[in-house]
Amino acid sequence: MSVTIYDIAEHARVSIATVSRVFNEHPRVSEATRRRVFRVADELGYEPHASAQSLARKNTQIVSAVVPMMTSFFFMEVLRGMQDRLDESDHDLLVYAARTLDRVDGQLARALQRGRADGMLLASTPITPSRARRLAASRRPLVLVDSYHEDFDSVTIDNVRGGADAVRHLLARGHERIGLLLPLAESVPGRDRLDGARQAFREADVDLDPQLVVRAEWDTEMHGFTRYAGYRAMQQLLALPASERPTAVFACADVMALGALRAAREAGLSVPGDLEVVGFDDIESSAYVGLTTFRQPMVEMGTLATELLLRRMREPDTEPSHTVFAPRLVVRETTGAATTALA
Amino acid sequence: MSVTIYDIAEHARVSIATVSRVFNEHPRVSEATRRRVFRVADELGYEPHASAQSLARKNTQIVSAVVPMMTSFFFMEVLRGMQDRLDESDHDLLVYAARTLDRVDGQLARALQRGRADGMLLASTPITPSRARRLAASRRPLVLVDSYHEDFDSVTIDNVRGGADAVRHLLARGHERIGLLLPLAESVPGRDRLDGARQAFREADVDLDPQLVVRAEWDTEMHGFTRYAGYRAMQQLLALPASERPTAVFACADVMALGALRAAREAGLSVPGDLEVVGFDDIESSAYVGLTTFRQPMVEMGTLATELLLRRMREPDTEPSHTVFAPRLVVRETTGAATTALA
DNA sequence: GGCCGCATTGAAAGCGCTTACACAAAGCGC
DNA sequence: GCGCTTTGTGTAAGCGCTTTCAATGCGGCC
Repeated sequence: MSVTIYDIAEHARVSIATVSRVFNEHPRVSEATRRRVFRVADELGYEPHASAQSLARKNTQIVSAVVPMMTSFFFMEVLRGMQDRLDESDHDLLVYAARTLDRVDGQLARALQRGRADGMLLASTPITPSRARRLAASRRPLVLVDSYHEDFDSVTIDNVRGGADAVRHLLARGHERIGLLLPLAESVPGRDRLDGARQAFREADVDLDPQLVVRAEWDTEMHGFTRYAGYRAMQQLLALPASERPTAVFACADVMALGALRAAREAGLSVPGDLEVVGFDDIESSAYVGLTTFRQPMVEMGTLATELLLRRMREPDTEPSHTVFAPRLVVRETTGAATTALA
Repeated sequence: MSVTIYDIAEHARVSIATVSRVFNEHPRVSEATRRRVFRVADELGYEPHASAQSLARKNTQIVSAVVPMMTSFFFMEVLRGMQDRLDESDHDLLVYAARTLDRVDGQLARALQRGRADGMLLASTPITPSRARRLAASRRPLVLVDSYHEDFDSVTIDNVRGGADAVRHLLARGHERIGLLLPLAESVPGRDRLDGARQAFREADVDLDPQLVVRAEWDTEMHGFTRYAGYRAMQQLLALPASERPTAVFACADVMALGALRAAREAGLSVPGDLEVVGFDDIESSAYVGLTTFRQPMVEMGTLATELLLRRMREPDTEPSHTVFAPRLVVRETTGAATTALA
């Protein structure tokens, strides 16, 4: 019922091969028939059939993205970057969003189905040995975003450095009792940021009071990356005797920092007067509430990852590349900056 | 190089037809061969080729979603709802995100390509006559989310009622000088909310001072649905002589309300002391800043729209259905509620 | 023993497109 | 005018799967 190249061929009195050539911009088609075919195609309202093209060409012009939606803002921005790049090169984007981390494997399996997508972007997913094996076995072009494995292209952010810089920033502002709000130990970025923080403490020869390190054991299916987790973790710190409380806090994610701010506010503390706070990510709300944080160039990460993927699709046998972005400190009110303008 | 049913057929000493039957759970296959085929398929690591299946079956098991990313939170939530429903029924989701409204038509065209998706979800996109024609001509199952057209299934929210309720809420709190922060006139939800607001004023026999109605002429490519637009619009209201200023404001979207709050804060006004504010949407930040607003059941809208789409894909010739959700008022601090708990 | 009906399987024709190969016609230099 | 390349087009063989139709073999029945 819908128009095929056969219909066009018939009306334009050429073979289907010629029709196909016209649409594929094959050089050896006479101007006259080109015109005729286009005109007929137009009249008939022809549109190529994507699946048929895929089957014949052995590629789909589709890229899939597997993304745990833990921090929706991060996800959105990365996605936006991907779309931007994909739009330019006529690829479509198949999204496999996993609500929680344990659903990632299911989505991964679907994304890996043969003949669905030509390449895959995998975001914020720890690459366990078993996943690595599965991914490698699929022999499908793949780029990791916000996670790392030596065998695959990756685009990440320097979390160790971010963690260290966060603590350095607070130390420089005169704090010694610095609280750390951490996600679950499973979180690789969380671990790295903690490592960085530890390193900064050592450098400065400041002791890190274990009491001040709180792991968010709430909302575990999100690895603790939620407001509520940050809120509860902060409450735990605020429950300490006044003299032992932190004077500043580094939260491993902005969502947690927002929860922490809330807890502080409810406890009657003024920020930055009584407590200074640093987050990580620079999500949308952060500028709004004046949270000092580390900016992750999310859109760029998405764009670059896509760029790398497209390249790898062209040249599958190059060595994996690893790009590491530096998180950029954005100082705002929660660590004493004057009110910043709303861009 | 990759495994096909031919390989399995050969190893299992059956015909490809039988292999296909086994995978499609055809009833008339002997238990013995079923087992054998599965075993061989397992050993060889067979996975069906999606494009080939699509071509032969004349369907793709793919649904596409065209979404302007204007309010990323809204988008995310709707998407989440869609994914949830799609996961259950083994469909994949192709996302065409448009950065700005004028890019929607391009994405629409791509989404409509024959053989790409079996159905389409179209969010937050005004259905102009020309779009309606194009969509109808494509004869593709389609459900609108957050926009309306009589010819297509739709899932929307009652914006007129929301606008009215917002104003009623403020009137009930004793305000008479109520400011209205509107997006561009092109925005259909914006128009509807304004209509509702007008209606509420009439009912209460209160005159609406035209000075207090501000259309956000900033960030026009987002129809004014941004913080900055709300911020500037609010500044405009605050520039009025003190006696003529509003004592309360209804912003047509939470993002605008947030900008407005910011402007108020910078002007030294306390909220809700000097100014009360009502938004619309209930985005993530709203609970955090204590913004009174109207909740849109975004996830449910996504889920329901998908449900309707799947139904329409099964039964294409039923009458279009139109579901209208009621926006639910959530009273928070910006209109005087006590501090609410962080859920 | 012959016939029927059923369960199981295979052969083959698509689905709509791309592309290798073949071939005719046209252009070129000599 | 000859062989040569170049240009334009058609034929047909896939791509990997589904599905119709027909064939086979089997037990059961009279």
